[in-house]
Amino acid sequence: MKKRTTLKELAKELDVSISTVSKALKNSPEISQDTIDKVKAFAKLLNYRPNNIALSLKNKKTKTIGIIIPDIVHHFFTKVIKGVENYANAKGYNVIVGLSNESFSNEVINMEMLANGSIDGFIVSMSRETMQHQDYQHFNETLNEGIPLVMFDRIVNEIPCDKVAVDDTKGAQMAVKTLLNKGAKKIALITTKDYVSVGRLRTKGYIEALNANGITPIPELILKIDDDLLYEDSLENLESQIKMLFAQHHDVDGIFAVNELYAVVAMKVAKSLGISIPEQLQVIGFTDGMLSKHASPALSTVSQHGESMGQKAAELLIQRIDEYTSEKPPQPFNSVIITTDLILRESTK
Amino acid sequence: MKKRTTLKELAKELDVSISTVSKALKNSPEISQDTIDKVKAFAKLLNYRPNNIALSLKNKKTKTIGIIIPDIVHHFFTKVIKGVENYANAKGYNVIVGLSNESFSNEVINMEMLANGSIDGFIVSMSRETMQHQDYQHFNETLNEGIPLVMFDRIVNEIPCDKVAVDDTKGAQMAVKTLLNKGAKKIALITTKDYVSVGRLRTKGYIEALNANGITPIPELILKIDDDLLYEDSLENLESQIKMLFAQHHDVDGIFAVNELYAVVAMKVAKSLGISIPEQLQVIGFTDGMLSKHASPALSTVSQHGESMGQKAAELLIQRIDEYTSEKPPQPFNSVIITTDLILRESTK
DNA sequence: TAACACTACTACAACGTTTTCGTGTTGATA
DNA sequence: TATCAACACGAAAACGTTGTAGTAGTGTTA
Repeated sequence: MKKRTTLKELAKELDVSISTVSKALKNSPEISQDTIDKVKAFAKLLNYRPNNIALSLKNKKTKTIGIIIPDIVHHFFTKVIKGVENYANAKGYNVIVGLSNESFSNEVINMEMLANGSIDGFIVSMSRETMQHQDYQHFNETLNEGIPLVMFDRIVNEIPCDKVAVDDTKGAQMAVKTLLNKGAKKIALITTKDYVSVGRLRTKGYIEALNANGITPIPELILKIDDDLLYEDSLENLESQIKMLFAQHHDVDGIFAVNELYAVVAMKVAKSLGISIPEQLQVIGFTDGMLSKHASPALSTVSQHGESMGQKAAELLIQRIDEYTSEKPPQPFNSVIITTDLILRESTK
Repeated sequence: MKKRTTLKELAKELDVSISTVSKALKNSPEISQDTIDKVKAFAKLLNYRPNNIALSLKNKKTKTIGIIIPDIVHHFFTKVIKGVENYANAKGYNVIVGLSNESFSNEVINMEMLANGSIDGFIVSMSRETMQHQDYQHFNETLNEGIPLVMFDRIVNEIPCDKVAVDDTKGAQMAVKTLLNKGAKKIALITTKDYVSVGRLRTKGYIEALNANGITPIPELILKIDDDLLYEDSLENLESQIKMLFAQHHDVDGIFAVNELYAVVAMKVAKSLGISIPEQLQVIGFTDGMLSKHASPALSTVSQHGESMGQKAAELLIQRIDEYTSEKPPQPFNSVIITTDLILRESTK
């Protein structure tokens, strides 16, 4: 088990000073070509590579960014991470991932663990609990300590930072409008509770699209699901609510769901009730993940371009990091909207 | 934009030495209760928190582990990360994620970026290219530098390190045996090219199960898919191959696929051909992801328990890190097998 | 030959900690 | 009243770098 080679060791072996070694490796004009060659050869031989930690300490920057997300077993977040990684790596940054598991305290703990100098900046999507509590102190503290922060997807106005969001409202509008254009008369909505910002915004889009077409939204057609523990359990609850919806309103001929899982479950229930898709019922979801692509019928959905979001978030963050360290005058915060696309597949006519 | 508070600043303000501050914060008996109280109060006031980087440099450990995976937009790997995170966080470690995108050079670059002292150890699942090239030099170099390494899922004997694997062969055997028990007579296999270790092992299980039941495997029933760019394109290729299979062998009544996507696509093709599942055709996949759960019919599948794998990998790695730093006698390498479970759903009788 | 400019190096501080080894006061003991 | 613990604290080295500020030794110039 070899130890890592250091400048000191190289210096001792070559009988020169540490500074000389350091400079030689950097092709400093102060050092003779002779010594440069010798040092480099020896460094290669011993497989020398500079210690990153020492550099971080000296330069006061770690070339690492932290991304805090509510859940990693989730297609959208995974796409975002990919976008962040790609951009960050290209810029020489590493990415350290923290999972809040939708819990406020985990989010705080994770951020504190990283804010001790381990990272140069954060990219964050809030946990559900944080949205409920509306407690954003940890974000503001982080910002006060001079650590830049970029929020994405689950965003809130109270925090003065760069933001990358999806045009949730417009995306939803477009989906519902498309449903209407394709002949749907009575469109139900499956959404989340209102404290989930994206759910609220998509709900808004649904309502606006209906209003714009002279239709008054019917509260009974709006299912607000409490998605605690959604991804493992509580699907039965969702199913039974959808069943009730169909029972009470046989003439529902369109469904817009704020995520792909809700949409797929809705299709499943409909099929079990003998309702044919898209003939009798058209469905559009949100998020273009595995489920949408491979459901049968394949789901028409609103694509959020998660990878672009991640990329943009990383770009904003690194820009901000550069600004902080170069003592440039502070720029106003950006709010970037990533536009959605409607992907039509088999669940619509 | 405040700067981070350091011991030096606290010391100056309180008019004591840096050592005193450091010791006071650690409740050293050398320091009077009076000073301890004063220092702590002031530290709290200025929101002092020790600089992790400085600690890392001093302690020669970063409390960070690196996980290198081929792809993050993938349910299984995502589960593994979750398992790693959970265990690692509980032990005070952070997790830094590197994506190889199935590329050899990316894998090498990523590992080199992190091996410069940024992490205490690696958890790795090889890229497809690495498996093809069979070039494991970067792993061996890492090990030689004294950085522990745990491999999972995509494993190879040539590398002397701890390993966490799935009992691919047994899992496949069990799946095929179950298909046979449930009345299937002619079972096809959809697998990967042989250089993908897990594909090869699962294929082995398929063949063994058939042999054990006195059935001679028919090469034509084994589809070896080249999954370059699988997750975005080249699905048509897969579909057409499956179509051809059905065309040439109308009496195929069982399919075992080495991942859930292949299985779901197979079901889709079958349905389009009017083949009813599970009556005429029974299907079992591998990996219990979103697709399996929400396909229709819901897919029977072999669950790999990705989260347990991640947890175990993290456990082995941290154990090894402790061993390295405590100068204990080296323990032999572990090879842990995580047993699979067969989850029966609607795609089998 | 004294002043000067290069050349090719070395010493040292600094980044923020921890920890070992002092050291100056006390108060008690012989 | 010397001696000696005990107490409470400080100085300095170390982790591995980088960069600034020297500094020998050489050769050129006036």
